[in-house]
Amino acid sequence: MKRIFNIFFRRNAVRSVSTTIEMVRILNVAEKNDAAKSIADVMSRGHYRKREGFSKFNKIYEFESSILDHQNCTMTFTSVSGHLLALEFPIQYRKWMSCSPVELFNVPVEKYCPKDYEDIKRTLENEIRGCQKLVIWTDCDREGENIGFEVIQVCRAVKPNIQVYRARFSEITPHAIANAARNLVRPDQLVSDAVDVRIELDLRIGAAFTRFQTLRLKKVFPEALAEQLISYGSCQFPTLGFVVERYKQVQAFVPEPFWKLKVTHLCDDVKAEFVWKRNRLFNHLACFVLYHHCIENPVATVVDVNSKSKNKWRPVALDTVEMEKLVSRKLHINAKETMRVAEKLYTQGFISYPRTETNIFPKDLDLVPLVTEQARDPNWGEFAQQVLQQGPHPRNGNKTDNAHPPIHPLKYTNQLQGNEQRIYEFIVRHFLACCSQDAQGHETVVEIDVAAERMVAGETSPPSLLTEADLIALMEKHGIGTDATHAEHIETIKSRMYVGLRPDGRFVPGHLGMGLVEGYDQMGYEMSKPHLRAELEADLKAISEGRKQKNDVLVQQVQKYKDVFIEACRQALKLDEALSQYLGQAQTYTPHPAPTASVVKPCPHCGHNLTLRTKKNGKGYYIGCSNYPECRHALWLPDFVLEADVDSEICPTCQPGPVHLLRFRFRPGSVPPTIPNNFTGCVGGCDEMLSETLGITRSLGTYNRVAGNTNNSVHRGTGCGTGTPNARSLSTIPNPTVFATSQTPPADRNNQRARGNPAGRIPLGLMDANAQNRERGQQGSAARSTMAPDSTIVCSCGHNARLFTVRKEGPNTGRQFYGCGMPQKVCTFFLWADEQETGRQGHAGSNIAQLNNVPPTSMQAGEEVQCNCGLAARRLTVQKDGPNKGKEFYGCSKPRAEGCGFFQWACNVQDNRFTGSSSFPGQGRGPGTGGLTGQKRKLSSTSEATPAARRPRRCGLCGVEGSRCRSFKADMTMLSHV
DNA sequence: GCAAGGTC
Repeated sequence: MKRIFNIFFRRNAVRSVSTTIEMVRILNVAEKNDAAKSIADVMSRGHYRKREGFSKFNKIYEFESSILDHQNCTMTFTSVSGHLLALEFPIQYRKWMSCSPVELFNVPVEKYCPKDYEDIKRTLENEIRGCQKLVIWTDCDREGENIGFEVIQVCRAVKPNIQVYRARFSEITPHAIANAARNLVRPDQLVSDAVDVRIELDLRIGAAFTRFQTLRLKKVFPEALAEQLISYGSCQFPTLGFVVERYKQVQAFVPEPFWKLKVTHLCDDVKAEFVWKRNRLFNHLACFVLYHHCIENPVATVVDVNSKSKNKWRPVALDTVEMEKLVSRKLHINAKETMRVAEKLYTQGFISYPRTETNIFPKDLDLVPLVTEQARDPNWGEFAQQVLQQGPHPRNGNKTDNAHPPIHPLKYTNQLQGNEQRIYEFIVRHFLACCSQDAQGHETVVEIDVAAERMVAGETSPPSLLTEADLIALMEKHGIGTDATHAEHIETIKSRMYVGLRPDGRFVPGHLGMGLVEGYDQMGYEMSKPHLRAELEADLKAISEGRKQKNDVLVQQVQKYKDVFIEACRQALKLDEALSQYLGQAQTYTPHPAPTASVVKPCPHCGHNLTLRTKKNGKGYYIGCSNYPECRHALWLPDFVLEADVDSEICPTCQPGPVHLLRFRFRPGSVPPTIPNNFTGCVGGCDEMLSETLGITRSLGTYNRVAGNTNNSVHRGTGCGTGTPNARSLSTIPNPTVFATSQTPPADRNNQRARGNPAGRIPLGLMDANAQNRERGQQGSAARSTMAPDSTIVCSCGHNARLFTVRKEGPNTGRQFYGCGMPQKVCTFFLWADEQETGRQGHAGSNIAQLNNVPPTSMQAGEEVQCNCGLAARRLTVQKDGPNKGKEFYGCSKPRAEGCGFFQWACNVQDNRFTGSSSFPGQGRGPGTGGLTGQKRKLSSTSEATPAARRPRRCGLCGVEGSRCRSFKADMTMLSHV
């Protein structure tokens, strides 16, 4: 007993003493083992102790140091390997047939530690137990911040109150590390939030579309795609889009002949070729006249000689993207292989870290020993000596990732083989050139007056198909992927058979890639365009800067893509049709019922479903008909609705049902005090307070927004009972479409214009059919303003209209009309004042035609022809001599420079009035005129496809049907048979 | 079996 007591006492004594001298222990976690080791090495001046953790790749480095307020503390340095946690669906949703893909937009997701990283997690959990503080040393970028929070999450699960700090450093040098240690900050939650949003969206969108595409198309094209994974990703699809777009540009290019004068002069075996100041002429006769003028006066007079030295700049320090591009161009090694080799060279210690966005050498990086290392090489050693003599003067760029230096050689070797040797040599030569001086040259420009030798003909040539270097440059320009992932995305679209590589190293789209892009284009969704990703990136930046809330962006983006997904399912036949032009006959496929996730209630106009959707710009909501574009019924919710979702509960009052309740989150202060900011209510009309707040009146079985509550083009009904709950039934309305509204918000249309055409007008034929419909619908809705019952005229944008008088000389001089009441004329509303008295509906199109002194058409209301602007077309008569002189036709009512170029023979109106077809002669917009327009139309319509186009194509070399020939399939016939 | 982003 005594012995036991003594032992206990001694232990307590030891413990008591140790508490007085025990040093504070701090856990430091870097993003990778290499960084942990380097930082520990710098901070300990090489005196660190190394021990094993649970992960064999992530060691533990310990040393004593002073940091924070501790003069002497034990620093425990370890690392993760990139992201420690991953996001996934719960196990019950991971099997592809476990749920409808649309559910993946809403099912919960969970973070978990993948099996490969459990050892790292155990190390953290074990080490944090003995530490009092945690310092995050992950890379100082967005992903690094998020990885830091993953470390924090794991450590706090063990030690909830652990104090956490963040070290910010731009490079692993004594100065930078000491500075970071002296100026520890708190981790940035906002930056990490932005990454959480990216991760979740990538998962939901990628998984939903990939399952949808793959499951559908393998059934529709069982021979060609049975085993094919048809993935969708926010980076891989834009990458595919670049290839397709360039291919189409090449296909659509029409060469144009030109002529130029070529003058050469041979002197002492040196041939000088002179450049014509006119460069080239597209008019043969004009060029020929000049040519004759020259040969009649064949003596050249030297009028000026200008001689000067000229420099060629040495290359900029090498970053990852530049290395990928240059190696692809110079050595014909693709980016994926380049990075694989570079990583190997890095781990062997031959080169610096190859994944870097930095092209500026740090000032405290001593380049002399690095150049000296290379002086012993028999090929470039002499050049290295010259660099040393002149002193290394690197040419720096202007980018830094605040983490790694430019790629450069660390030590000399002549033992490498194959691509390792070639890429190592490239990095060395680039580094030496970067550190050398600019190339010196001399240029003499001789200007001569006139002399001619011969006239050369040529023709304009199309742009080249994209090389891998071009593709990487485009991805970089548009923010698709990161420097670390460009090569992977390119590899993905190759492995998915979306694109192929020609023997000359240029990319061509494959049939699958082409069909997918065209199919989505024809639905009206630009899934393969880079701006979707760019918009997300802008939102992520806003989150990280505190301008947007994480949850707001997440909800809006998920809803936006979910809406697109639902529409894509509904219009999936367009995908089948687009692909059938390349893959042969589509099999009939009956999918599961189309997703109905966001259904609010039946549409009072057409009986289809009204669904809750996010506006295309991602800001705000509307309730639109699933039968769009046939039915354009829509209700736009005000901007102060920050979130909206469909509840499963059904309103017991509103009919026809079922009418689902909606869950709202309102902007604080924007709704009456009786309505909470988070509120679940019915928009079917039974809740008068909510209806009034949202600007909804129940009229004629449909919804209309009360004027003044919105900037969108939705208006009160006609004088026959707006706002009265028991108004006439729909069947009594003479022209029901007068209430229909476009589903494309004006802001989105403007964006579309700004993106597509600086002039603000989308060229007909280059825009897909759905987009044209939207364009017309939007314009059309603007034209369909009606009078309020109290005789106050409400214009298209919802404001009170203003009375004007026609000043222009003409038949309407002095006549009064209503126009937009806003000073800046935000809408195109127009209504003659004298027509208002008769109760006739205002119609901007027909009245604008009158404003332009165009005689009113003799057609009855509702029978007018609309042009592609959505306005009433002008009825005109051919004046030009010819077989059609005197024949009547319809054209755009706007001045020609501003108009849409619409053309329709009057005698064909009955057949074509609603097709929106346009074939204005001489404008190259009609079918068969060649170029992109003609081709796109041919591709977009199976009804126009010739039998030959529908037949399965055969491999040109082996004769086997395309879908059965592996080479044919791989190369999609646009490649050579290999 | 899906994404994209880290990393080994």
